[in-house]
Amino acid sequence: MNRSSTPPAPRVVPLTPRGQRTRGKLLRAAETLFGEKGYEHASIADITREAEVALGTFYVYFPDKQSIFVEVVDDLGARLRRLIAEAVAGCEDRMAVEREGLRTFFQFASQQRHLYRIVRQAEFVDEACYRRYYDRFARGYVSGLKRAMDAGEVNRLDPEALAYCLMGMGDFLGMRWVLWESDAGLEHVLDTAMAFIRHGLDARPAEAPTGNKKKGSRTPRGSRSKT
Amino acid sequence: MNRSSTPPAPRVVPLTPRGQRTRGKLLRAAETLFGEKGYEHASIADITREAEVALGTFYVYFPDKQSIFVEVVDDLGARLRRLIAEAVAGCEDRMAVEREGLRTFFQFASQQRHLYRIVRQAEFVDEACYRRYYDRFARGYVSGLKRAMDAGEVNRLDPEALAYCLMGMGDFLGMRWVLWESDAGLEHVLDTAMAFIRHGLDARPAEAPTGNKKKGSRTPRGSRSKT
Amino acid sequence: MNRSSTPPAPRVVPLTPRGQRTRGKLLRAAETLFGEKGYEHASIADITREAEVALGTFYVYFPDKQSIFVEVVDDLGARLRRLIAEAVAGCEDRMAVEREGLRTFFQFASQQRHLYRIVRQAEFVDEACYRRYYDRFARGYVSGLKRAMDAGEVNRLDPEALAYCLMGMGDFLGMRWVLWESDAGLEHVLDTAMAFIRHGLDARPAEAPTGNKKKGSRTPRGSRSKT
Amino acid sequence: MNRSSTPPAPRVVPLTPRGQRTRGKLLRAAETLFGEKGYEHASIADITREAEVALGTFYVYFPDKQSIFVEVVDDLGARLRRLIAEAVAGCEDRMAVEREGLRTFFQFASQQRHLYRIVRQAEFVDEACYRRYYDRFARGYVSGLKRAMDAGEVNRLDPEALAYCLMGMGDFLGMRWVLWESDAGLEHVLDTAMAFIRHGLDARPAEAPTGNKKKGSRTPRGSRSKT
DNA sequence: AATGAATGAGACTTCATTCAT
DNA sequence: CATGAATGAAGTCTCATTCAT
Repeated sequence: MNRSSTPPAPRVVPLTPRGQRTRGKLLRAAETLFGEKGYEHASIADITREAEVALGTFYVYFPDKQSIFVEVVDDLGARLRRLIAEAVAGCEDRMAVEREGLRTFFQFASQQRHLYRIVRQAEFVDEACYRRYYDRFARGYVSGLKRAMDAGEVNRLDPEALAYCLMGMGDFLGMRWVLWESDAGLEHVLDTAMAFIRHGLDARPAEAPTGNKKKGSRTPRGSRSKT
Repeated sequence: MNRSSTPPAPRVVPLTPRGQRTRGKLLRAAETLFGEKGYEHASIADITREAEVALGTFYVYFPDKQSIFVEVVDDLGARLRRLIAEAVAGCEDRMAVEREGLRTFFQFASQQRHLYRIVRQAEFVDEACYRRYYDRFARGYVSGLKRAMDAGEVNRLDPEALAYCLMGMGDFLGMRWVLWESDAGLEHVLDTAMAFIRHGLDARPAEAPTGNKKKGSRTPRGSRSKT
Repeated sequence: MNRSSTPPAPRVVPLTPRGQRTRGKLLRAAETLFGEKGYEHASIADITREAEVALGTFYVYFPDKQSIFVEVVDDLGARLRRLIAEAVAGCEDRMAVEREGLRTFFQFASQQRHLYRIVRQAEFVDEACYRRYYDRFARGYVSGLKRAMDAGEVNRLDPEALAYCLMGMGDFLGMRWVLWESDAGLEHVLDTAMAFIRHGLDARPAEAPTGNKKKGSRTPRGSRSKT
Repeated sequence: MNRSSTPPAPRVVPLTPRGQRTRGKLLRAAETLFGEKGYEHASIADITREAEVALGTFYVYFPDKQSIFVEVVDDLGARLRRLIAEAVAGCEDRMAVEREGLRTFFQFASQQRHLYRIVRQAEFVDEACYRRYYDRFARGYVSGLKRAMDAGEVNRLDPEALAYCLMGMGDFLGMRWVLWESDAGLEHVLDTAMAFIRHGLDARPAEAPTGNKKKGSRTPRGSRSKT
């Protein structure tokens, strides 16, 4: 189980337009079914039935079940990243980027409610594909954060760690308020998240419990170097 | 065909000490195997082999595979929560609680490397159990955060949203630096996380790009009310 | 499957009254469960659960599942035969015996709705027991019919063949109007059956279609139109 | 766990001639094995072995064991009804129909010695199928009897009740003299049955116990003595 | 390019029976 | 007498994959 390898996949690129169409139908059907029933419980027969092609046709386009799954996950990630990139294109500062990114992610998850089920399954089907999914998002965060740090716009901290912090937040908030609670109170949660991203818990240093709550006393900006 | 009356109803609590021991062996074996191979690929036969009992013995104690899985997940969550509770018992302020909590979680995940695989599978095996797992952690966060807010120790924001932010961060950092990278650079990541939790990205308001980086200008403490 | 032997069964006769009670509970539970779920689907565990004794206790009183089943069937037959014998004891002629016998059988089948299920299963569990069940009834019919024939009360025909005719009729009528239709219209069916038993279809000989009804003496055609 | 959509839906009607052949082989094998070992003891593996196909092939054509059983029973009933219909086609009167029908049934039961085992099992496998089996025969009886009654050929009684009387007789006689005793004395039994059908027990009314047992009154006793 | 019949390993689950206590 | 834990063979059903057409 769980072959962690993923060699670039000798994708059978069909030549005829008819083949292209069939292949596309299979991919769409697979996405639907992996989302509905999970990888293990979605059978090839389910997929071909949904795609309205014969069982054997599957193996004309994909060498095995794992391959189509990996392609579905990769596609899903690519689509989401493209959407986010477009959404944040016009943002003026990092906070706006964060907010738009989050909002776009929530929207996507809300429309493609199977997103979570599919991505999470990847961990058990093809670990490389799973890591790749998050790595690619992280890369986007890292470059964006670095730019913002260089611009003195945000605190200078390890950008990759921050990337995983931000992804984790988004992931869990989406799980809780999009997937589980179907968007109720989502805007308020977004505000909370933005406040948190902007200032964290804004806690006073524990080592100075003298009560002097004056803002001035707060950790001086410069101290954050370290990274 | 005619199935009207009582379901088999396996012994949930064994009556004899011998039974208790066997049941425990099965639970431990199941945890190991669900962690190693995942729910779908760990067979009952695998579990009984690992537990060194006969195949049929499984069904003396559990009605089916799902049941033992749910019990494993609930146990795992309970153990982790107890560990964390003990670890943060002596902490003086919220930041210390966060740091100790995170550290304890990373430690646990590092020792029980199957933690992630098991909990993530829960989503596909028994969704209620999966939600329960996070809900219980969230509840702990919420009560702790409320207390800290009341003490004026941290920013007042929606505590449940914060709970999911903090859990998501911990979860993703652990996945990246404990699970994937085996603890390398973990301390540094912990520091970053703590800095983020304390001050977020510490971003200047976008609407005041005047460049005056003096601390004083930062969002005044009181403003955070909102929630 | 279906061992057709049935050596007199070395019935374990328990000595203590307590044992008697336990054995009786098991027999009653077995009858209930064989009736409800059928022989194959009623497990020993079901039976002991119903009897409120431990699983192992079963094997104190019965060597195996088949044995208790055979005893249940034999008991059931004996009870029914005793009831019928009592019911027809006061009957003055054979027709009255037939009517009372049928009525008693229908009553019993209506109260012990599992009767059919149990007896029919016997064919597949222990054929000897199955045949014995009908043979014993047949013996009663045969001796009664012979007596009636000797008394010139009924037509002289092969009594064993008649016995199976009469049993078959009773069995099928009971199946149709007691088991399937729960006693609705049962009295009317009983009347029809009695008319059939008394005169059959009352058909004219085919070989004399000349219309000359000289036997005319016989029960006039129109007279019994009840239906 | 997540089982929401389409059930597998096996090919009920195979699309290719090859499939037709395989399906037929399975049906024939199933009939043989259900007859030999009974429903519960005939395994799918037994059936596919007999049919000389792989185990999995079974599930290409039937969703489960019960389905093929029901089809076997329905087929068996249809074949028998067709045979009887053909056999009685040329009969001139109702008595001839009864005799030919019985004879044909005995012949069929003698050749297909598994008939009883299969039909009786149906009660436990699929009750609807069991009832259907007898209902369809009953329907034939009913329409035939009605016609004969209208023609003044036989006594007018409730035809459905008569149908079950006649079926029960045939069934039990066949069980006793075809199944258990393998046709010995069958002709004689047929004669007895016909005499019974024609005149029943030919009993004098009980309400006329005047003691005058002289034949003189009703149908002359001696006339039909054959036994 | 497309089809669908065929395969068989392997999964989960049941249950009559044994046995130590 | 009574208990209940333990056993393992056997059964039903699933499904990824192959292959002849």
